[in-house]
Amino acid sequence: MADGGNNGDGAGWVTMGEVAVRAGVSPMTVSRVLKEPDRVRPATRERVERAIAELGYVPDAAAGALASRQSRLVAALVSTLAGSIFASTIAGLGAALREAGHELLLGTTEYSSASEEALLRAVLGRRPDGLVLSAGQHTPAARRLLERATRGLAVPVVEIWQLPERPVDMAVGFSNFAAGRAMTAFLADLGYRRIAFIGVLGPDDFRGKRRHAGYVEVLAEQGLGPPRTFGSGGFGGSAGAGASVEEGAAGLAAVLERWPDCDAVFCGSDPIAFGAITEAARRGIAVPGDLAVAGFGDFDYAGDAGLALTTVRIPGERIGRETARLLLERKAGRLPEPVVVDLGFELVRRRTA
Amino acid sequence: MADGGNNGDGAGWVTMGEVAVRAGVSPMTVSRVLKEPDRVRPATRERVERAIAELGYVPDAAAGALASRQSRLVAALVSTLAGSIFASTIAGLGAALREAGHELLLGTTEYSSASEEALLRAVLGRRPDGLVLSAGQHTPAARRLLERATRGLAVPVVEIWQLPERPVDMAVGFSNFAAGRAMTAFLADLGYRRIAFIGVLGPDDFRGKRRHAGYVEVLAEQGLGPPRTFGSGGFGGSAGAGASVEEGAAGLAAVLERWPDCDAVFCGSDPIAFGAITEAARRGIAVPGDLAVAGFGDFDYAGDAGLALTTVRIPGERIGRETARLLLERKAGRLPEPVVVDLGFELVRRRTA
DNA sequence: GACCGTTATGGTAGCGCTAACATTTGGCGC
DNA sequence: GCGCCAAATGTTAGCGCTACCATAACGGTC
Repeated sequence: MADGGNNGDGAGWVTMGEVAVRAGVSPMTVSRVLKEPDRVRPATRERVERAIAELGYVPDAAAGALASRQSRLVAALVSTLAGSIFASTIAGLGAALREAGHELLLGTTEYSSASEEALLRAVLGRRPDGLVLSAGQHTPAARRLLERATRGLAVPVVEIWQLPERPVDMAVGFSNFAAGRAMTAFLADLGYRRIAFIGVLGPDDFRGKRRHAGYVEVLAEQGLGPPRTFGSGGFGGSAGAGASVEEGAAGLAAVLERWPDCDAVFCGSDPIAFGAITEAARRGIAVPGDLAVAGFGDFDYAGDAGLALTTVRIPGERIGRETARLLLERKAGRLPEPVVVDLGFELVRRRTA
Repeated sequence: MADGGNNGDGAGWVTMGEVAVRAGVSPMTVSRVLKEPDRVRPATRERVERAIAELGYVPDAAAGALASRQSRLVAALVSTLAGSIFASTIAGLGAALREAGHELLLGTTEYSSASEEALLRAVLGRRPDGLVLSAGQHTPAARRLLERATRGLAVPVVEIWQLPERPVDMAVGFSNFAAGRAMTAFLADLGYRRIAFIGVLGPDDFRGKRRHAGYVEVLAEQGLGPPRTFGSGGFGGSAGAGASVEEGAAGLAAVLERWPDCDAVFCGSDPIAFGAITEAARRGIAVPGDLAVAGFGDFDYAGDAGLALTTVRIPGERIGRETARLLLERKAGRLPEPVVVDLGFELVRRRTA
């Protein structure tokens, strides 16, 4: 048998071969101790485990991936980490994945759809065992890459934070439309009659538009007059929160100028609601006395000790964990069918409406 | 020449061999087109590029890593993504890395130091070309792994958001001590004399403790009496922001009970300041009229349209980009020495102090 | 003790790529 | 045209691991 690897140069990682030599077994047995311990006799296993510990051996995942044809890597592509919209989902996804021996490869597009293809190529180069997508839109080139990965090859894809009518593969999220409806109906039930909507309704924000559509529908159903919508065309609902706060303040100003009789505002996101509340305070408008404000997302600062914002809570972390579960199930060969999981949402009434 | 790879099964990725066959060159030439295009004659290069495009070839990074012994992966281990403390740093790091053809592998410990070793093992298994660490503390086992990776092997490490006296390798951040001093001195200059501190001073929060130390020192220097510190022992300064807000509210209540004459509060983080301001509002205490409040971090909601919080701004994204630069420089063989980069901070005066 | 069916272990080959060297090609001076 | 040097391309040999199959060891049966 060879010497087990890179002796001498001192700067290399310990290899499985070296562990094998030390334990007096073949590399194959070391591999089995790592992956199927039950198939190795306890005495042998202990010897190998001791060698692993003594040498500080850490298996090379790239080599393992090459040989086994599975990377144990799941790539998540989100528009941004800022604003903590996806942060809990990513955290849940990562934790659940790690428990199952997989790793999370994170890519953020930061709204540059030009770089989306580059990101996707880079990520596909790692041959991920699964793909998690938050964006709805893709460039044609990116779309083609995705197609190839999903159809021709067997890379499972999960779209999150929405329930597309025609999912690429699987989806975990909630109905933004239903959530928009629910909050609007809730405000109406509370007796508010002149409900405005402030949101970001730019071309990228598929989700925000769905929420707005829900708002519009309830207004029509309940005869609450035409929509009073202020929508900027900026970045998606997950835009840098700072920008959203500005928009909320500016949005409320615009709304009050155009419809001074408003008694409630439904904001497309919590940061927007925060900006609106700040602007209201600046103008001496009492919330909820003169004006009710509702948000969307139940972000970190919305709680009772802070804003006390009435909002819609999204089970962000559960979306992450469920996504991981789906991916793992699919990989294990169970769950051959595409699935769409609706995790719902929750109305949280606090003090602003 | 062989057939170039996995013909027939239809479910595999295109390999370099297949591209080579299509372009009528050897695999090596394809490899060169990808990595050193200048060393390939333009005519040949174009042929290869066309073949790549037609086949939708995406190189297998794991195989490349194995052969070249560089993974082009940088692992970042942060305590959490929540609260958006590190979000901008991670975003900047990821963007800068991607521009240089590297990828970001993200690991969050979520405060479970028990799982820290597992995380580190998983991450080291990918043979990262660099390691970015946000935490100060490590378990003994994790520390040993780190040692081995850093010393024996040549994995560069960058510690961020602080300037350790004895860095493991490199560091990019700012002096939390100096920042604590600066804000306290700033409040003193403004005429506040009875300045309290609310923060999380648990065992993990090295950074928060440094800020507090700066506060204490300025108080002593300027004869402002003994520190009026309320410190909970909870999670680190980057804990879930929701929890921090609660702490800020509870903290202010505790401070006012013990030292009713306070005229200013320096909060160890912006979420804490937010909670404190909310609590002040609840009690009818005018900010900054009756009580000045300062935060730390300049988080997304601190701006003028929102809280208008006086705070300390940390160049989060620049920390990320600078970290990437250091890692890449080191990898390129330049920059053989350990470096500590102080990116400083900035006092932002808004309306709460 | 020869037989068998397990169960435990080892040998061989190769995953897709690239470093290092070998070879070919092309351009140019004389 | 020949020789020569550089540039362009090809060949060989693994990187560290795991799938697959072969062999060896074991424990019981008659």
